[in-house]
Amino acid sequence: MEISDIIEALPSNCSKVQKKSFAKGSIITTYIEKRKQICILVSGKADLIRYNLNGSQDIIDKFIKYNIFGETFYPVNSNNELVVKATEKCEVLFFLYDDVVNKCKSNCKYHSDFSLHLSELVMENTIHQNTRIEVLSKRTIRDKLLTYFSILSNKNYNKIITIPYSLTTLADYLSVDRSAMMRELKSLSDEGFIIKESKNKIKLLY
Amino acid sequence: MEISDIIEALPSNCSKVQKKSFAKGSIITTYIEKRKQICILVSGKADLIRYNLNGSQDIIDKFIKYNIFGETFYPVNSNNELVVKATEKCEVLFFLYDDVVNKCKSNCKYHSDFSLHLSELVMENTIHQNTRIEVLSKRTIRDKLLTYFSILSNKNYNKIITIPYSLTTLADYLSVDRSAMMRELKSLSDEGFIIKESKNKIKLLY
DNA sequence: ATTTTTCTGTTGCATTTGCAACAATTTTAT
DNA sequence: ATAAAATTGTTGCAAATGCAACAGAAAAAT
Repeated sequence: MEISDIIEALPSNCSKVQKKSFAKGSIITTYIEKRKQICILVSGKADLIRYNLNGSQDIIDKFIKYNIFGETFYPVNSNNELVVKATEKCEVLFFLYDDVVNKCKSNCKYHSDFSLHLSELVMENTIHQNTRIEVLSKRTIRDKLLTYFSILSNKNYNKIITIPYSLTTLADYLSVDRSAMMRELKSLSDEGFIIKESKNKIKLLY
Repeated sequence: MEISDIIEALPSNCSKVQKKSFAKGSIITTYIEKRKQICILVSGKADLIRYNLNGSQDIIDKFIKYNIFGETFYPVNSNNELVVKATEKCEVLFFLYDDVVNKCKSNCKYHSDFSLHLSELVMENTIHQNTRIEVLSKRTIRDKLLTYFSILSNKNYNKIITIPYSLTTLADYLSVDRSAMMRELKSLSDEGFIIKESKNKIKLLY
């Protein structure tokens, strides 16, 4: 049984799990300390946004199909509010960690498959996070770019990579100033490390 | 049943899980693509080290009691070798993801408890990673320090925090130059944001 | 008890980065 | 079809950062 089958099999199978739809721009959930909510994006795209006390906001994560999110995965932090916002039309599964892992155990047929696949989703999420950490832990913009490009290239066994974001969003993902990143991208091109094939297609020469 | 109970209950309960001991300085495991090994540190401390092709090495993660690691959680990356090295005497549980999640299901009593708690460990690991991402995604050393300190402070409900590393290691964790970090620590102190109570005890005034 | 190693603290200097600002292009909405 | 919004591309300049190097303190090993 595939993850997609489990997820597409509607929560009608399990009373503890709810499915809801969201229009673009609407708030999917707010992270509330200790509630231990878990959400799975069934379709669409969403951003995890941090609203700081001074009014500024950062996009700290981006979610796509079958990504998992919720306060269960986040450190305690009363200094700022974490909110997930639909960047396009979304469908989302909601449940509480404790309901799925402890209680529903015997009653619900759907359940045991579900919790198995839950750990699979969480592990995939972990890989995604480790990728980000690997990139962010590089000290220069150049190294961040090269590391990110290498990971994309290795994943697809292809020296020509397609950046899945806009360059503006990529700068956010790498946590660097966009103009500084553009400058570095130009240097990499000038020095013969990469060739820009189109707006977000790049050929690696290293 | 607590995680610690499950882990301390030796793998004698489950033929798929092995427990081994390691002396300080020895190699616990090397990340091998597609094997999907999972390791749990039962006691001791260990570092995840990346050996780059040019010969340099980075400490990219630090593991303590009940931390979970292994290639299962890492992105494909043929450009460098990932190795886990004991920084002190260690005991480690080893198993393969597929053995635990798919196969051993019916035969082994120990197993169902174990896989439940596995997801708990993975989730704790996720929180740990998100903490690191939150810190690394800050653009200045000052913001990295303040964010890291806030998270420590919130976790312990205390304005006086104890950095669990040496300052050298903290600089690694934050992925910044150590001397630049020291300089910033001094500025924070001079400007009245923090008071250094002792070598790694800091009182937050913000 | 003494040596060796690791860690802390500091500084000058070159380089990198972020910031601000703007025009040109592309995409999206009406 | 046109207006509005978002993205790309670029630059000067100030500020932050990394690098190198060194001395003193503390911790670990012998």
